[in-house]
Amino acid sequence: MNIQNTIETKVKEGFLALYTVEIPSVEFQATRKEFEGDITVVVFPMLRYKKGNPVQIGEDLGKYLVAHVNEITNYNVVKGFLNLVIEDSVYTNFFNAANANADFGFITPSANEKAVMVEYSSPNTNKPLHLGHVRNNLLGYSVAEIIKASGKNVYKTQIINDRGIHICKSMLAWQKYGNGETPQSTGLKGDKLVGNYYVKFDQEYKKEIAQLIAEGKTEEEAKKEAPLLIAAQQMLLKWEAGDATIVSLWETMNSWVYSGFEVTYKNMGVNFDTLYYESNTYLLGKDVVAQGIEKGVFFKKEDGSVWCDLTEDGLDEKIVLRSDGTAVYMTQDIGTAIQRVKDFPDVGGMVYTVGNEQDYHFQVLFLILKKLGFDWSQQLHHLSYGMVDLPSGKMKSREGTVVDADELMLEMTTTAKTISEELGKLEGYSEEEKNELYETIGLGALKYFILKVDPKKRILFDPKSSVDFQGNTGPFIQYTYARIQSIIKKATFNYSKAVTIDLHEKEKELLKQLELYPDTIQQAAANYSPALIANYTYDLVKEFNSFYQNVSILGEEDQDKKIFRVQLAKKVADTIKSAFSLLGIRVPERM
RNA sequence: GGCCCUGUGGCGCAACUGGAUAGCGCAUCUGACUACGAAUCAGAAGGUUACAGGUUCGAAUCUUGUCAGGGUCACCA
Repeated sequence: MNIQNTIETKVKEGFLALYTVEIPSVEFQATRKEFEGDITVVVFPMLRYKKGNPVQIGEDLGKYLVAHVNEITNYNVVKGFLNLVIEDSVYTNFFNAANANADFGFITPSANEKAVMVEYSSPNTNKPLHLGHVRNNLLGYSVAEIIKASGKNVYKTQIINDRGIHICKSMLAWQKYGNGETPQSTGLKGDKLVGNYYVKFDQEYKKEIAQLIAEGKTEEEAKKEAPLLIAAQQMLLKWEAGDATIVSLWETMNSWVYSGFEVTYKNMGVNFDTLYYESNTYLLGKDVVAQGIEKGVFFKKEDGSVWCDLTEDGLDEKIVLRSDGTAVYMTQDIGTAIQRVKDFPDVGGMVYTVGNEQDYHFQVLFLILKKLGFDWSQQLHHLSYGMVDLPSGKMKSREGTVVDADELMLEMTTTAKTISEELGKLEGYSEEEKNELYETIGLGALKYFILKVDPKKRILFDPKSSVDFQGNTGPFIQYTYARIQSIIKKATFNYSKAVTIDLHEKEKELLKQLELYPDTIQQAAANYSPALIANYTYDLVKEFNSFYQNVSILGEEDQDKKIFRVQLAKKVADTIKSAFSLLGIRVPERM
């Protein structure tokens, strides 16, 4: 039983004893640093149950608690805040328990716990990944790891958008202008090569439009009638009909893209447990729609199209099947969700990592699934995140105004290298070790930069003013980790025994921060927010650095204190490593 | 226009979900390496939380309205 629960029970008990009034709950907060004390009971909410002067009530409760709870050694009241001083042993006991637990903060899922499927990335296979995908991937991966740590089984997945008119555009352009180029013949990454043809299509298409307009067509007519577009549409029809040469071309070009993506994912450090391809799922959902009509969830219009009436829920009518009987995006998403639960029967909920421009889509999707009566529909969450904008505005693949994911990661690594070489602390490291380190630091900076921001907020990314390596950054936290490793290497005596000591003020503060870790993971999981983990880690590191500056570890003469401090430093390092693993950030032994 | 998201020192972010005098980092100014690693630490300066009402012991947080920025309202995905 932790101290807060003990106090809660005793406060209720004391309240009853003092005023013969029951209170349902007690509100706590950490005592602010300018006051004496460790835990604060907020008196104000109690006034609802017992009118009176909050300061007086605080005094009464304070006396009662000191008398009835051994661990409370003193108290003071400021306005309506009752500050309680907690005995050191409470904190050293906590530490000894936490220190014995290698998975401190993590909860292992129980066998019958429902799993969560986290979808992220889900790129189109006609162009390379860019900065927007980077935010998506980092968020999705991290949230998956956090949910896992919070005590649930997780499947990471993505739905690969491998078919459709945009894919045909790249294919067509390659056919017409490619001269048989391959990744091997050009030395280009496959996704880059295919992306070039997507751009090429757009350029040629625009020329055709201009030509048609010069011949007297309106812009709208020209856009619809351009031969290239018509050819692409025909190609899509052939693909759907299973035309052998088209399908073969499609397979070839997609395989180029996949091998390119694989490299990018590997560098980014993300992974997936299972994959879904749109070419396999785009026909799903049609039979569900038929069943939905019978259930009265959907209705058919005169032209044969099928709709869902959501006006009673404050939304519009939404189409779920075209008049020609073909599926739309929504149909497919309904079918895919159902398919996933069939494939993985232990899945009890899903998280969709998709940009906020699709907020409405997911609102509708979840509502339809609810109307169809799936119990897991209550456990669906759209992890919606803000766009990443450049100073020049939105990124547009076709116009080449994107920040490429591979290039960005490379730049970050190069910057890390430059800084490291200036500082020159890596004597004895091999080239290979150095390069790995630069990557750890560079990507750490990038990932932390993106993940520390609340997902809902948009990010303005200026490639010119590079990502920081000082202050509230990934490298700052990595540096603290490396520094602790250096201490541990020098601590050549046996420091394994559990000790109980009188705590230095800085030690106590650090222990309080450490104690917050398990709850922070739960909060981050409940809120789908890696930012909470990032901010927690930063606070922990700041607290440690302050401790480090004020208290000598290896120079301490009292043997038990010295042991405790080494253990404490090591536990902080382990927690940094653990928290950063939830963000997908590695941690260096030296830097 | 309807609906949704965002607005916090010059810039980038926090605020334990309604609690104390709104914290932190960049940038600016002062100090600290013959010290366990200065990618660090200690300090100064910088705010009417976009604006105006409301709810209550108490509001950056909830509510109404206004303003600004973004998104979305396809038989596209």
